[in-house]
Amino acid sequence: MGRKEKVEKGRSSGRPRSERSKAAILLAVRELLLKDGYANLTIEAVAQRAGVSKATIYRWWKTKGELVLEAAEQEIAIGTVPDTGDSRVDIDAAIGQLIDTFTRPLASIVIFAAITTGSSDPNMAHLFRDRFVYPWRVSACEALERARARGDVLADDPQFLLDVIVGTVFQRTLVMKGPMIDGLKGNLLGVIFGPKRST
Amino acid sequence: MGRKEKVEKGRSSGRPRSERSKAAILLAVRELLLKDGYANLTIEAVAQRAGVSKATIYRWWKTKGELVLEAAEQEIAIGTVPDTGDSRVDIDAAIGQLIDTFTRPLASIVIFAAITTGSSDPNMAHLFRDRFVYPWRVSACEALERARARGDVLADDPQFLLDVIVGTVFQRTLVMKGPMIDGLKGNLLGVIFGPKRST
Amino acid sequence: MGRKEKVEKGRSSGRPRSERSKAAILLAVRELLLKDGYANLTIEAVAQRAGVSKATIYRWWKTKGELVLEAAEQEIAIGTVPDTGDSRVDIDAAIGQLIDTFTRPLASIVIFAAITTGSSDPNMAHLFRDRFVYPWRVSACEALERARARGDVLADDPQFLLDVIVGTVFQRTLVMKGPMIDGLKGNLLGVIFGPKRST
Amino acid sequence: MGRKEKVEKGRSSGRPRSERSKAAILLAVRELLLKDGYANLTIEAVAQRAGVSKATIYRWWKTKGELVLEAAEQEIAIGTVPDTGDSRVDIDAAIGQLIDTFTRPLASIVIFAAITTGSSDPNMAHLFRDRFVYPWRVSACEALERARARGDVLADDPQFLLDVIVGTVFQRTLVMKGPMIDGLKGNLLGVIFGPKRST
DNA sequence: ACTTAAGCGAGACGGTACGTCTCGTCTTAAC
DNA sequence: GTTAAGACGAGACGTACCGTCTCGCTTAAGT
Repeated sequence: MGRKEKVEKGRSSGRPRSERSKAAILLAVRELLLKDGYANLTIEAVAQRAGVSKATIYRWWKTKGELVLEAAEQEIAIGTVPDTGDSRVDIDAAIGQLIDTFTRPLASIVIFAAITTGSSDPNMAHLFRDRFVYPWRVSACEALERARARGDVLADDPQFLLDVIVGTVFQRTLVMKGPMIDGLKGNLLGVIFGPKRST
Repeated sequence: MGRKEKVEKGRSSGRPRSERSKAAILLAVRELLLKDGYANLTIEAVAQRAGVSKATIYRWWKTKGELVLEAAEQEIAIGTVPDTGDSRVDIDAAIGQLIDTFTRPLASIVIFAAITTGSSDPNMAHLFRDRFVYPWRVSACEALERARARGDVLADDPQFLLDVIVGTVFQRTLVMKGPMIDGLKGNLLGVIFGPKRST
Repeated sequence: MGRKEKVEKGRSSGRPRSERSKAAILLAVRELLLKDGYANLTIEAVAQRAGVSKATIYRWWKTKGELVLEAAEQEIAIGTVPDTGDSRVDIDAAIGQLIDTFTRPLASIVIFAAITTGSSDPNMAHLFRDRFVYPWRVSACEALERARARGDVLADDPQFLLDVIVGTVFQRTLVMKGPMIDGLKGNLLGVIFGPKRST
Repeated sequence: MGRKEKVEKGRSSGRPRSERSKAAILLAVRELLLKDGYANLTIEAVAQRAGVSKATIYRWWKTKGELVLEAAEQEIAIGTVPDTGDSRVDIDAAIGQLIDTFTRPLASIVIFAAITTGSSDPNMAHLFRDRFVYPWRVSACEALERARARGDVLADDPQFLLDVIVGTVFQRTLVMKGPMIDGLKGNLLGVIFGPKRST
């Protein structure tokens, strides 16, 4: 009696992937990242905390990098730079997005890891670049290009300006970890557009 | 006359440290760093390649970080920023030193490691900061302060400008690894001093 | 109805222990014991010869002593003393078991180790006593008690006679290693029962 | 003519061996043996406790065994069996010497080690046999031979009886460590000479 | 008194094995 | 046919002693 209706998905028969496990794994990753940082995160610990076997993790994620990126996906999301017609407003928004993202606790850990494991884990670096960096970078580059076309910026090379922005924010927020991020956006705008003039 | 001049060092007698071993170890570290990178460097491999026992390494260096920093000491050395009286010349030199150091193969590996293991190996980070970063940073800061006093720079905060310089160079040379470092110094100078004026 | 009968063991599912590894380890132990003796037996060598990781050995055996005792279990097995009704036959059998076991190549090595590591590895000594010594000793003691009750033996204390038997056999076979074991049993019987009388 | 005969040894002049060091080393060995046992005795610890360098130890003693035997020399000394004309008195003395020596704290440790390291440190075993075992054994053997000649003993083979005595005492005092050594001598005499008869 | 040569402490050295750890894969039975 | 459990081979970790080797100082016998 009461035969269960059975599989509704197109996937072949078999037991379907457990959404419970997936959620538990990604949650465990987030918790452990915040607790111990990326370098001290072990698959073993994730499995244990999620009540899951290591094999299950390895089946769905090839590397620690992939796993971490997926776990922090929403925290890292940065969006794209708007096109308001006002260069300063656009770039202001871009820098704001950057600072905002870089200072979220979880995101900062993951972004730092993604940037700095470039040599040892190229896979993670690529994934990070393709999914998070390039989209924003492209739109930021366009914004800078528009600004250049209007003659608003002091330097001609948008890629260079992008590196100035990203590099400076990275340095301030993730390397030096100074708390003085207050003036950062203003200072950066000043360096890019020249000193603010009253309109 | 017969005055015996005694040992001045605090260390007692004992067999003196083998310079051969020390040199072999540091050389092995350098070779392995260039071959496999910092993350894949193991003490075991260093010992084997240097023809040395692990205990000898652990006797003289407490952590992998210390060992690596000493092995790359000369490659990392960056000196201090000159004081020529011309702000642009001073900062030009500072940026040159930075780019020069960051693009040496061995130095780039070690510096990258020193910066990025900050969270997992605080010891190495501190050592790196104290021995290599701060001295240069202090003199660079003075140079920027002198420039500010002369009204040469567009921003008032030397610490901010320092982060712009270091962050941008770091981003370009170690993160993006683009080969387009040609205009980097000029662009940075432009961003700091404003567009170059013909005199 | 339809009661599912669950697993009765406390251990949960998981991958079962590899019998291949277990057999290879115990074999390697036996070979190395015969080749190098107990003192020169290293876990490292066992692992290598068995094609097994050290962790696998440590997972199942806490000490070298446990491992060796299990590897030689069958060689050491000595059984119990029979009860034929004839004291002399019983004790003859007991001494025969002892000599037989003490002169097997592998058993002699392991027994010697078990006895002599008593101070440095109490664990092994206890294990050895509980699993091999006491059962035999109890039955031998009963045999001697029966003999005493019949007035067949010259001394009243079975424990003392047991030590005479074991001590003498140990001394002859393992300490002096003399080949003159021929008369040993007869001599011991003579000492215990008095000179043989022709019936 | 006036040549001073002096040095009889082949060794040339030089600084003579330090008696202070020698005494300190042997004392340290004794203390550490009592504290940690033979197996846990390390040359390193002896050197440290004696305030002596390891090289000094290795210069005068080739193996741990030699060192330990010399350190315990006086404790181990057992003398020889007397010849009183009364077999029972002689053997009684012999057994008494044995039990007495085997139950001294330091001697028991060293003798146990000497007997049981036979396989792994043949050097120590030989030394022990030559210096301590054989002399006593020879005189005990003679005593048993005299007893046999007088028809006092139940077994003909003195070597066998020796193994009975030594084996039983070893078993009782060092292996079983039972405190019931009281009747040991009497029991042994009973087994060798037959039940005591009132004369 | 001076020379000389071995003894000495200190302790660094190349080795070997220890017992622990984490990795990523593999193997079952359960569902 | 995915899951949890967990055993597995691999191999680095940092530690402990081994027995040998430099050092530079000390110490007495022989000049």
